[in-house]
Amino acid sequence: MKNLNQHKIESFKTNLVHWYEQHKRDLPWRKNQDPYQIWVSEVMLQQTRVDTVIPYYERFMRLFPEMDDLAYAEEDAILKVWEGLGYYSRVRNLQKGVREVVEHYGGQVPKSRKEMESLKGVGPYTAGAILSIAYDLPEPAVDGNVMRVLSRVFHVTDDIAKPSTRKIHEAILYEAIDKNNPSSFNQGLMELGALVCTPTSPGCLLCPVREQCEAFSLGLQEALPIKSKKKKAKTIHLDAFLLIDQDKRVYIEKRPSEGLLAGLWQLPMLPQASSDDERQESLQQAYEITEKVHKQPFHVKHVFSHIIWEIDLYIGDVSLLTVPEQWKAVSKEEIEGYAFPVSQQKVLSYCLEEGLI
DNA sequence: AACTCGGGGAC
DNA sequence: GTCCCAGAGTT
Repeated sequence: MKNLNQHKIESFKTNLVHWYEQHKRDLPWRKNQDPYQIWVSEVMLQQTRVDTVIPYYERFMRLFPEMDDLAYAEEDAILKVWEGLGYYSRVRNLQKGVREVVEHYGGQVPKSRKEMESLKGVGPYTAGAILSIAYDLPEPAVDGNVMRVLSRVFHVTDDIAKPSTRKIHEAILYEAIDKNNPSSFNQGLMELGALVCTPTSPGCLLCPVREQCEAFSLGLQEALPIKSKKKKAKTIHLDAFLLIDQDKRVYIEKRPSEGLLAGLWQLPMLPQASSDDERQESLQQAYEITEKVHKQPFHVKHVFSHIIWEIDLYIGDVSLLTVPEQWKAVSKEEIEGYAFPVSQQKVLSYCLEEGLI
């Protein structure tokens, strides 16, 4: 454990909390201390920027204003609200966690770290965030912002990409957290990381804790935190099929309940074929489709964190004897009722603009 | 500890 | 192009 200067810690927490109270942004989840509202915001904010979250948060709270409204909502409904936000298991886990609170905690979000972390989708960060922001409990909430700020202020040189490094920062915070105002202290750390102590070009001249910052005194603010690189994404080539039935309806397919984009809808897709014959063979093999499909002058490249999809588009009129499991024929107007990942929104937008549907 | 799981904005 | 974002679950 790093030996921390107690005088420096006192100045640090005082300066940080004062700065936060003066500079905090007016965000929709900062209107009260309702633990459910804090919970929803914290899950949405996982790996997601504030500006992206705001419209999703407001729509979500209109549809599910209380835990009882979310606990037993249809999966298609919660995925539709989350459509385009990414990491879709977050909303499924949020619902499971909320249902757990409704059924086993009498609707009261628990006040211990152990109980919080037992809830689906609530890990060390989110547990600390809810406990400190909703209940003013002195629990650390270590996210990427916090590790960047602490790495600089306390000259921590451990690789923040390593899972074990989070515990080092938590240990610092158990000493440094302002027990008189855990909420403002934790949110102040994150707000500082978002607005001043940024990854590149940190605004040290505007920083309220510049005097306490070891990195600044050493001129290392741009060199910290230490973070190892992650490996690059692999490319997967896919053929997507706009299949139209006798009633001018389009077949869409529900993805499996686990894995990438679980439970979302898409046009039927197969691994890219190397020839027209091979493609027709695959269509017959997978779906018993014998009609010819025709290539469209459209291609989309969609980048995930760890995968890149390159999608070609084919169109065909079909009359199916048996409709595959997980398929549904929908009219042009019905499409918007289903949750599609962004990659499919790109494909469908083209189909609609070109009048193919 | 390493991998999976989305999408977008800043540079 | 690269990085990273109010991370968690699985293996």
